[in-house]
Amino acid sequence: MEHAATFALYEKIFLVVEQIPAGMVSTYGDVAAVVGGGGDGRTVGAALGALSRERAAVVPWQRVINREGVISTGGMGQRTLLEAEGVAFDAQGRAILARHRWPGPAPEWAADNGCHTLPEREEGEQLSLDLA
DNA sequence: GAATTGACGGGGC
DNA sequence: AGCCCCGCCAATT
Repeated sequence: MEHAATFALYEKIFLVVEQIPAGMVSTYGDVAAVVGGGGDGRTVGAALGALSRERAAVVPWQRVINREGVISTGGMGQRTLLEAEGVAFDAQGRAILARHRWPGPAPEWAADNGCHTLPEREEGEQLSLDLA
């Protein structure tokens, strides 16, 4: 069996992803930053890819995309799932991160679960500029 | 145990 | 904005 440490890391990643509310999205890098523990964006991708079908029904994996707002899985109906939750995409097929990006967990939750919060973003001001 | 691959990101140009 | 290169971590061969 795999090492317990790796198993715990994956479980922690799943726990964080479950905190992303419907209608919002996050990036692999952001999730990794919240989880901490040495993992990075690729680690998050590996964890989500390892989700069993049953687990995928519980963990909202579709809400995690790359830093450009682009769907990495393509063809798994991820975009359709997100649009059903209210996430808007531009003409280039990128989710509008300025409007739907998850700001990270509440400081209280993070401290209570051994996770980190995300640094302040100040680029969410252009949220009503895109019409494309 | 080395090499390869991939649901990634940052920085430079 | 785009494009390219490099570092990063985990799984697989």
